[in-house]
Amino acid sequence: MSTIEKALMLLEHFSRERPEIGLTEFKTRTSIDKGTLHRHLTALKNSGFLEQNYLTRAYRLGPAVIRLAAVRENTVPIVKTVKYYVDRIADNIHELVHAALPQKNGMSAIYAKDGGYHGVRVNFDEAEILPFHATSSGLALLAFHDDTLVANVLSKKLVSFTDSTPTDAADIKANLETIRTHGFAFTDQSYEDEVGSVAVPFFGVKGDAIGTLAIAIPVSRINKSFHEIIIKQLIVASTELCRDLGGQIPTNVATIWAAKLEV
Amino acid sequence: MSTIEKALMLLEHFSRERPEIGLTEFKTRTSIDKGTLHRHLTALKNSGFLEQNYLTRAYRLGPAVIRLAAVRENTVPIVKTVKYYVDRIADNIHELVHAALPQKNGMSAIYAKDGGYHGVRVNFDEAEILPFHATSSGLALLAFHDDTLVANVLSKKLVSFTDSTPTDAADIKANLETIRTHGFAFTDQSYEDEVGSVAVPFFGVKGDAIGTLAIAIPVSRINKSFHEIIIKQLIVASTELCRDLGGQIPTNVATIWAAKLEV
DNA sequence: ATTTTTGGTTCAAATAATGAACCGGTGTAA
DNA sequence: TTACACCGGTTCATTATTTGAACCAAAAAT
Repeated sequence: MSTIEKALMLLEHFSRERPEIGLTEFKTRTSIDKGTLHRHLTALKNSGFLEQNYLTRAYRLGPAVIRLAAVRENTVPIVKTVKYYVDRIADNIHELVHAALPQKNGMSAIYAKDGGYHGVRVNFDEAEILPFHATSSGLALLAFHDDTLVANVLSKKLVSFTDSTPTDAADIKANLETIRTHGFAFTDQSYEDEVGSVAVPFFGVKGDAIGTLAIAIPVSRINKSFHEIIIKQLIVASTELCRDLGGQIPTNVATIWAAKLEV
Repeated sequence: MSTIEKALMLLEHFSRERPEIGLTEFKTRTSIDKGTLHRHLTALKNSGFLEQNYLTRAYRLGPAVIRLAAVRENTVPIVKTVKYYVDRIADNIHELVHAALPQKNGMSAIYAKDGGYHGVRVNFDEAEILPFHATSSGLALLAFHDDTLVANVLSKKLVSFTDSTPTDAADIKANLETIRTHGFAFTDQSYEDEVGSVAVPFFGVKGDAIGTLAIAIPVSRINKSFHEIIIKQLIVASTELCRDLGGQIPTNVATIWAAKLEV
């Protein structure tokens, strides 16, 4: 792996829960030599990707990322486009809806909206990394993305989050096959207790999954008819979203989805 | 310079005007070897910082920056905080107001609002890089930032944008001294013809300038009393902004500003 | 007062970056 | 049809950078 990639991997450690990381904490988290770490962090700092807390000397993300995100959103306005559909679904079904994009180690929510109707709400953090194997977003993406990503994810240790988290690679592979035939993914308390979720992918120009639309619901509120409604909403939204983004829905998926909507 | 910094410098070439850049175009823009370039671009792509246009093979910014910006904004909510004050000033004076943060080669606007009152509006691009030496934002930051940045900026070639762009290092140094005694910076058509601008810095915990609030106005609308009003607005907003961000206004600046407000 | 922990630095050894030449595909003009 | 130019991408010997164990100084913790 190139030095560049090694350095950029350091940025993956920052999150809402861990916004500042010191040199020694980095060392324990990565088992990279302290000297090397310091040089990499300094390089990232010089480039504006990190800055240091003046008092604690801990590192946090720097202002360069703000500009880049603005340019990116101007180039490919995914966030803005996705927002419209997430809001619409949330208004219709009054549950927590989110859209996520794949990152290296999982899905990252780029926008979320709580329907705001029910009292019990699913706790949800933007900028949190949602593991591929334990969330409907992750599974929906894996199922319709290229196989190298699947192989890559399954080759690593599959962390368990609840009693229901699937950690067997073969089980997951079989599940991905099911997801492909159904056209959507769902999970039952595999990431968080008492929370189920449903997700559909949306597609890029090559017909590859580039992101997902998903809904998280307390299991107590899930039943068959509601499930049906949710899936229809997601399918319709994803179809329109693909159109907006210039993406192409693979013909087999389009067929499956069309059948789902007719029921 | 480290390989990491060299690679990250490539990201600076992306902007609203140039959202996609091909390998050969990068070569002409940077005079880095094609082989090296390709390896760097591939590393950035593998890390999610770039992605490739499927058809043209040109590179554009990738999804990783979106997540990072979300985490950054969650850590240091500058954009959100700044928005309030920019909106307020824009509503009061009905001119184009913006806030900017320093990047490597100039200031980058993070939020802007047009007052929307007058017919003639200044053209303004978010995510554009505003050169330090030719804009009031840039000069306001230089004047209250550490001297190494000033030396760095003045050591490079000072590009001319209009007939009034200052390109002499000594002139600029003298101007920075003036800015320090006045507590604000202004320019007269030094970046764009027919446009003048006024800017004040805002400060971080160390009392160093970490960004600027600025106003751009068609020169035809500038007069002495309006100038006074603008400066007062900017000073008040910056003072409150520093409080919100936990920043510290250097005592000498605080004194100058207090005097300005009493007039 | 002493030990531990922190961020940060050094320099010879190990490794990765570099770049001139090369490859193959595409579009284009003779 | 052929020839040429231009594109993105690859190769591999040379070269320069990265690496990491040991070290340093300062700040916390004991």
